[in-house]
Amino acid sequence: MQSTFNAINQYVNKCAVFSETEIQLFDSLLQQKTVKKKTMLLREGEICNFEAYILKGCIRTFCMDENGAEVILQFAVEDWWVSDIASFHEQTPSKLYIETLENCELLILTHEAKEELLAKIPQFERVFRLMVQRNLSVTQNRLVNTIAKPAHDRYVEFLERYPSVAQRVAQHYIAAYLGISAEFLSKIRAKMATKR
Amino acid sequence: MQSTFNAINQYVNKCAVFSETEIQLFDSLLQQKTVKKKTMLLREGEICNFEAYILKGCIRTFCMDENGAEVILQFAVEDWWVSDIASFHEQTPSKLYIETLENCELLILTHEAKEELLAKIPQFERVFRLMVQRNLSVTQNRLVNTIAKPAHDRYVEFLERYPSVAQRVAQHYIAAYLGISAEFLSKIRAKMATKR
DNA sequence: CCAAAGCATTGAACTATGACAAGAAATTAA
DNA sequence: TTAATTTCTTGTCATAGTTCAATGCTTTGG
Repeated sequence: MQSTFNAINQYVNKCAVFSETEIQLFDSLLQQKTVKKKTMLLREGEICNFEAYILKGCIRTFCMDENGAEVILQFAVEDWWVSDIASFHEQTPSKLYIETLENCELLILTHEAKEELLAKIPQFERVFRLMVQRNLSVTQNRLVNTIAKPAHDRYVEFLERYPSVAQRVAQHYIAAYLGISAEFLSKIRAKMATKR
Repeated sequence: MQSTFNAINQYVNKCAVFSETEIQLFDSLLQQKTVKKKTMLLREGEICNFEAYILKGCIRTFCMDENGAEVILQFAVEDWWVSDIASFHEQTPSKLYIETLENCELLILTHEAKEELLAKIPQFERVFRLMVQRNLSVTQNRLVNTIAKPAHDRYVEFLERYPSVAQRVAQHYIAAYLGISAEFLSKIRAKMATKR
């Protein structure tokens, strides 16, 4: 019956240990939500009022520069969280867009719900700190790769690290994630295909 | 008398509210340390056992790719923290180097001290979460700039955002931070000088 | 099942940046 | 102060990646 929450409960239990009752409170603060493909959950300028845990589906977070070029910050799939943490916490206008790439099943934690949670069970701070820390590690690693490695290598690494994502999302999105043009990614792939 | 701790106490009090006693416990867990210029505080492969708050001086964090090229992740000056968070928390071998660029006065928080602190005063979780969050915002922003903006623009933005750092550290370090060669930075500067 | 829209591929011309080499300037140490 | 070392500059040539335009391929929705 509680199958909806199984995954997320396991997720938080990996970060810290919580009692049955604490987990129940946590679950009660989440709202389940079904969202259609290609829906914008957040646009630049809006204030982000959610952290979303993905039960099913795929989401991208991106931002747009002056010229309208999109840079993808994250692909999120099952068992990941998406949000604009800066906007969410400071309750300031976001610089990001968050868009579903597939039909999604989400568990939503609003700002108020999170505050209630942390007030009642301060140990949950740890769960969220770990989330942010992991995110930082990944982002730092990506920054270094972007600076130090050629596009070909970054693409190969992406394929190894996120094989499932690579098959679910369109190539031009992957290009926008790697920081190269869609055309150039296509050429990289062509070369890889002939070489072996 | 407690002037050494003034700055850092203000720092944490901006993140959350703490009582006099709590702050005293916090201070008692810090160790002051004086370090010479050009000292490696951490090398790749070592386990990072500290988070250091800078009272005085300047430090760089960097990593090295296969070819020996250095990518600078952070310049830290007064009122900043440095550490390899991943290595520190998981107690795993670091991928980073941390090196003083000037003679430094530091306040060191060891792993054990931090655990004691968090066990006794869980609200401190918040302080560290905020630190990590800020770091994430800055890193995301840098990633996007690196991908979407030409070197010239990144350099100008760096000068605006960190004017003091720009004057304290050698140019080839700034180049390694921006992700360009030292020679190319020099050419950018030459062009900027003639244009106005 | 077809039309329309979106997506991927390819080639040609262009551009930002890198690599190397050599010399000038600045800092450091003795 | 001088020598030694490190840092910065400038030029030439090489290259990874971009932009644009044309073409064919999928996917989607009616």
